Amino acid sequence: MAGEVRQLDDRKLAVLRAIVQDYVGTEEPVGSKALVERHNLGVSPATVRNDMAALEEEGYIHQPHTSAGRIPTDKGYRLFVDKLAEIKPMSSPERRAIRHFLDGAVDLDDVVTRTVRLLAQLTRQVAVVQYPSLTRSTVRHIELVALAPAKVMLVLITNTGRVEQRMVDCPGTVGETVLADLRSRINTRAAGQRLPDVPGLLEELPAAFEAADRPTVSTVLATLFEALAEQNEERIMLAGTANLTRFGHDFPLTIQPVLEALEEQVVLLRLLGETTDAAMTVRIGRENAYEGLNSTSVVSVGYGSGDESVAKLGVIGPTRMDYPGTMGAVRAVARYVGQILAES
Amino acid sequence: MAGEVRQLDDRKLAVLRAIVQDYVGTEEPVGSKALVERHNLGVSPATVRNDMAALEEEGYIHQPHTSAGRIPTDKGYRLFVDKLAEIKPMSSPERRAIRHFLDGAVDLDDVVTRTVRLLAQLTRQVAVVQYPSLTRSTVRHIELVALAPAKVMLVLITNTGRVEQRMVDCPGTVGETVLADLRSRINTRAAGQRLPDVPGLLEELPAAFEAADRPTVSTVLATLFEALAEQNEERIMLAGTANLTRFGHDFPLTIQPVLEALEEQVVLLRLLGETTDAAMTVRIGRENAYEGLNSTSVVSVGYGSGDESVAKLGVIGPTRMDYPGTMGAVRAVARYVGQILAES
DNA sequence: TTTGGCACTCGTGCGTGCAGAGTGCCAGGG
DNA sequence: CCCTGGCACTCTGCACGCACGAGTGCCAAA
Repeated sequence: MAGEVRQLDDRKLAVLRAIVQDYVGTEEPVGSKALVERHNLGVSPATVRNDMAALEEEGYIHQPHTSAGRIPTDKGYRLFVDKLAEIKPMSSPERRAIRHFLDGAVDLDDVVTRTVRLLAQLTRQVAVVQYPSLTRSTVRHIELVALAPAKVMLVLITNTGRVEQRMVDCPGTVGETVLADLRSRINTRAAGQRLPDVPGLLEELPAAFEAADRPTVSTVLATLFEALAEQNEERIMLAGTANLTRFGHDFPLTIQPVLEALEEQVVLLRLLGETTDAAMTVRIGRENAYEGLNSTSVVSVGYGSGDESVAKLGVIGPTRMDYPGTMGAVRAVARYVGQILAES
Repeated sequence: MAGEVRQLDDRKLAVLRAIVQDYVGTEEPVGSKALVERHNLGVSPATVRNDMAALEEEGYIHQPHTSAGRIPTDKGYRLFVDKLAEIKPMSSPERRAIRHFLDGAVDLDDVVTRTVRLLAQLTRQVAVVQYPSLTRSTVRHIELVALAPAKVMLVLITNTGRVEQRMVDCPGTVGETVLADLRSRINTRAAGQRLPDVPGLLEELPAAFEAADRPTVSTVLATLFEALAEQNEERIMLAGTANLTRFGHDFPLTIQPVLEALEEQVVLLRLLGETTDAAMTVRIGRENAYEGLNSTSVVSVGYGSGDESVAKLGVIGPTRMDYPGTMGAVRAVARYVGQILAES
């Protein structure tokens, strides 16, 4: 009857869970006998073997050679993460440590640096933190400064504390009054607005000026729009690469492509980009688009000041990682960073 | 007679040079026979053996085990670099490639990023580039912006294109006229001056204001001085860590401490700090203060816009590196970066 | 001072053999 | 129908021994 089938399935899942846990701990293929000894499943090794055969049939585990223990496959880890594991909450000393470590930060750079280090240390893996991205943040202030008769400096400050600066070469001399007028008009319209919305709001601004000044106004605005749009500037901070050395003993092969991937900001950005905004995302092994990261997993999540995510952070480690613990650390750090950003 | 002694010494040096060159090429201990075959020293292996024994006696080379070939010691490399090697100039296609690669840069960040990548690629090692440091650069402009009645934003722009930004909480409401006055006074005095000199020039500024405004002025100045002094902000950019995997097969042991060192900006800064300004510096093996870098060498040199060095850059690689080539690449890149900075 | 010869030392690679771990399958019991 | 104990089989890892080659140091002769 149905109850029996479920009973069976439940045990298989328990076996899979046990395999994942043991393998993550020991880094060695795990056999039936060791399994029943370490976890008290109430059955004999032989029974476990049958279950293992079934699990292997379904592609959740795999044995490196005949008559070695089993290793979880990407699919096995996936099932584990989706159904069998719960995010492990941080202990309260850990939470206190996180808070303490992040509280000393003085500016945005410092927040990001501290965060990425903390995350690397907590998870003992490679940590990645994206700077709060321009597109989701809002304008706090835009400043125009005349540096020379036809040279204006434009400074854009966002609510996340980020500062972008551009030089503008104007077509002609710029009067201080025009500049002041432009500055105040820009700020009344743009302040508090999301960056991508700003160009639309300023579109008709040149019309408010005398014909002689319009080229200048347009030039300044063009530069501003460029700065607003510049996705390039999505910076990323990295830490904990030394933790890669703990991975395996089959080293250079594993570590080299990973290091190469980590040097490519583009790859990292795309990696984090795949994170669905609010929820934690786990990409396991070959689920990662980038080839060099085929034997690693990426755990990432959005963070932000307030309830909205302005950027992402995460951890990159071997597929055989402690998923519950890593996810717990990532979630906790993301939350605290969000709080810090909201406070400042 | 003296001539004979010199003759002998010359040959020993030639042997040392040959050993270094071969070992750098093959990464394997080099024996007497292979040596006479590959370089045409006009003598027999036995003679070379005698010379090798003498070189070993003096501590320039060393054998891993009895009856293996010899490998150079740190002292041997040192002699090689000081007396036996000449910096290898870049070929003209290489020079063109460097120029082409760097010419596309749009701002300071971009220059540094491109430089570090280029250097890593040219030398196939780990490259390090320090941002032009604040202390040596001059003030281009200082801007003050009122964000709220008692909140002022201070922006410091240097001649190297760097932007520092600080929030200032003032003791009381700040009038726009006072702010404008302060702004213009600061700029007339500070513009074009070297950062460390600025505090001295602004010292007596509060006296020029009415008593009521002096606290505000002092607060703003204090923050400005802090920003000027903040050596912390000496940033460093890194690239080419993946090249570490080429080092040896004795891996994790070598690579781990190096990766750890590379994550510590402080260590890197001190490393570059040891560079004597103009001349190229080579630190070999244990000459490096930091323990984790005991089996690496650091080649570094200052670079700058104009004839003065504003920051440093360099390469970190195994002691068994191609010194002439590496030094050539480092020198060439430093020169071109200097030119780029001077142009912009 | 250089050279050729010779004995010696060691590290490396390879084949063998053995122990251990783990599996798959099968027949019996609940 | 599912679980269990037993059994034969396979494969890895490791230790051992051996021969080989590379390289040395020393010595006597040119």
